[in-house]
Amino acid sequence: MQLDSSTIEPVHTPTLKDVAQAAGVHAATASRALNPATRKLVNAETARRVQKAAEALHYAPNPIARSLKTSKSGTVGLVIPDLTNPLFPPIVRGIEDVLGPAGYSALIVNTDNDAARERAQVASLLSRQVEGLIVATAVVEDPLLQELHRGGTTMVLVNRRTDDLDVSSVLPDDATGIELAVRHLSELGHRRILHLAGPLTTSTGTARSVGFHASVHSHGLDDDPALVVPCDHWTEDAGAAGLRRALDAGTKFTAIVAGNDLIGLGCYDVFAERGIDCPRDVSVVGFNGMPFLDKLRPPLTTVAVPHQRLGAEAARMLLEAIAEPDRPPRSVLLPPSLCVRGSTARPRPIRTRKRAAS
Amino acid sequence: MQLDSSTIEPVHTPTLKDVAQAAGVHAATASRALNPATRKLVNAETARRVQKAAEALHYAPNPIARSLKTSKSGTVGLVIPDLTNPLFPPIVRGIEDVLGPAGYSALIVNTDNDAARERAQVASLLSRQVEGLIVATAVVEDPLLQELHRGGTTMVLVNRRTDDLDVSSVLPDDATGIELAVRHLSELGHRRILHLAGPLTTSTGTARSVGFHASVHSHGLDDDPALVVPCDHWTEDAGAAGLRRALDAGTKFTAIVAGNDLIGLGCYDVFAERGIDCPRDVSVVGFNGMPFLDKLRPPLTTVAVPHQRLGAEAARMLLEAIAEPDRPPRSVLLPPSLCVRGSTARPRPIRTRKRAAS
DNA sequence: CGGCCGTATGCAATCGAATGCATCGTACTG
DNA sequence: CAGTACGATGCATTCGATTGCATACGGCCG
Repeated sequence: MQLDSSTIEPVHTPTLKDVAQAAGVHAATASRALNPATRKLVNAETARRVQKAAEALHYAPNPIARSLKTSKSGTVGLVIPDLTNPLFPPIVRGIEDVLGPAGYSALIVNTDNDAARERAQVASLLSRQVEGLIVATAVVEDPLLQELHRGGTTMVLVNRRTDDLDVSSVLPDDATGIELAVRHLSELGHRRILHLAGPLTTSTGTARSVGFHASVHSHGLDDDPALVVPCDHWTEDAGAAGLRRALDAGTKFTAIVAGNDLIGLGCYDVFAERGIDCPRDVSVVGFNGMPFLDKLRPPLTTVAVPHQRLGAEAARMLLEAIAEPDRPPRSVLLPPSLCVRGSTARPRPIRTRKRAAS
Repeated sequence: MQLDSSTIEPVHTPTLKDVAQAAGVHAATASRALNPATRKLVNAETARRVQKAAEALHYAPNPIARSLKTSKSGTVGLVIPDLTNPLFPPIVRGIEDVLGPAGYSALIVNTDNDAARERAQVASLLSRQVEGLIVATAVVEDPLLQELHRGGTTMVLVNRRTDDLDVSSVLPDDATGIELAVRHLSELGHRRILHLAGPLTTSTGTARSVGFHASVHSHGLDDDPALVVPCDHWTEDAGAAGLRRALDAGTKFTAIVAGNDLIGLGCYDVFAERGIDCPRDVSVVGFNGMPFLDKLRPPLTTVAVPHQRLGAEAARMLLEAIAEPDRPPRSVLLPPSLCVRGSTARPRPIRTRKRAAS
């Protein structure tokens, strides 16, 4: 328990020069000895000595100095709409799990779906010398991404893509996911299914919409234009508003395929409002598989997307693109899976009468 | 629509020297002109000229070069257990909302509650020259934090604190929150309340536990040691396990105060398992106010904590500490509020018989 | 009219690591 | 044995911005 008597001096972090001095060599030699890529340039014995010295001094290279010289910052930018949307944390986790071991870190910005804010945030990332961007905010028509691409920014789109831009992307297989949902409902006996589509300004919105049409067709279900209602945002409120619109217009249906889970949750609010019993009166399927859906009233059937893998894959692709800038862009679709819970059931037989009446 | 005929050269990002040249001054002068703190050293007219030039060239200072010289990285580290825990995204949002406008960015790491991983992650943050740390993983006995503190690392604890360490912190007022919960249940008529405490290795776990005792006392409720069951983790599984233990031990109670929402959710699983009707048989109160609790079956009554404000406040304090390292540490408690929903109700009259019988 | 002062600016070193080039010594080859 | 080639290491510059110090110039006072 005796006090440490070492002098209290500011713990001068050791620099490469200190290591070199300790090992009795020049800083340049130390640098080469420590860098696996250049290690073969120095005598094995010397290299060992330098490494020993580095270890003894607890030397850690200053990434800032290194960045300045190599113009590689070891950071990538992560552009998401809003971290508090439960969709994104798993994606971020997946990204960080890949980036970390590779020696990279992620700088995260939230755009709040505001184009101006997004522009400013991206500018700030770029000024911080990120080596690439992972973008989760792409919209179908995205001038910002076009500019960045022209400017040569390395990037990968995740979760959503943009039209007319030859950039790598990692997306859920929306068409397959919707097909899973529609088939499930069709097998339960539903024939009139309402699709509360996400914003058609996003690729996921359109892809799921298109997938919905295709599936409705292939299963021979009622194909009524009134059965597709686009929502303005991927939110509960927008979902609720969309459903109210459909109900108020008198559209008849026995099941809902929601553009995503939040839109599906919005339906729950309307059910409560209007005394609709789910799944007795109406079935609902969500999309994404966000957490705690199994605790809902009723537990929400959903199309589960492997978000963490989405993020991990995007990070891997970005690292590839950084390492080999000339590699052609690549797009991968990750398969979703249907997760059946309590919000879907057979339609009430009564409904068949209504169809005759309409 | 004519093509831009400018030569296609790699967009050489303009440097300070370029700006200086354009303005006909030396780089040093340009630097001073652009920096508000040193601007008064240069002729107003010259300064204007430099600023014009900078703007014309779209000059943006290279933060890496600046960091190297000033040894300020403009980044802070954010140490959290797991971003996919819904508790943390709002905190992170709050932090970033404060950091961004101040010109700082956050580097986020996930520790998965693994001490070794945490150590490695923190080391990586430090090697990246973060100027400070916001730590959400503190435990009561935390050697890592003690080391860091001794080493002079600037930091702020958020959500949890650690014992015997004079470091700033921003916490929810756990005692008040628990008091809100207990009072609510007491007013409904509950007399035997089970507390499923979080891990007592965390300050929140103990603070809520202590608060629980105090409140039970002050309301004159049954104070049975069997009515406090600590859970190993802040998770659904641990909560479920804790409740099963209490049930299996034959402990009688009509209400549960869960250490947090996830522990509360774990109770729902056990209710389903054992055919317990909430709130008819047992009431539950959660803690934190995570999203979508209102969609549960039944909607979970909870003590809502202003997490985004927690994060924002922590970020503000960290920036202060960075700016004035000698400022004494400060701790703030943010008041939670009770959010009453469907998981709490009057106890069944039958219960009163049981009390007589016990 | 000379010295001094303050203002405005330039010069050069610095932060720490990476790297092209020069240098030195040794060993091998013809 | 001379010449060369190569392995190992040192030297010096570079990345871009910041900053202490030196310098130049103009005006003012004694």
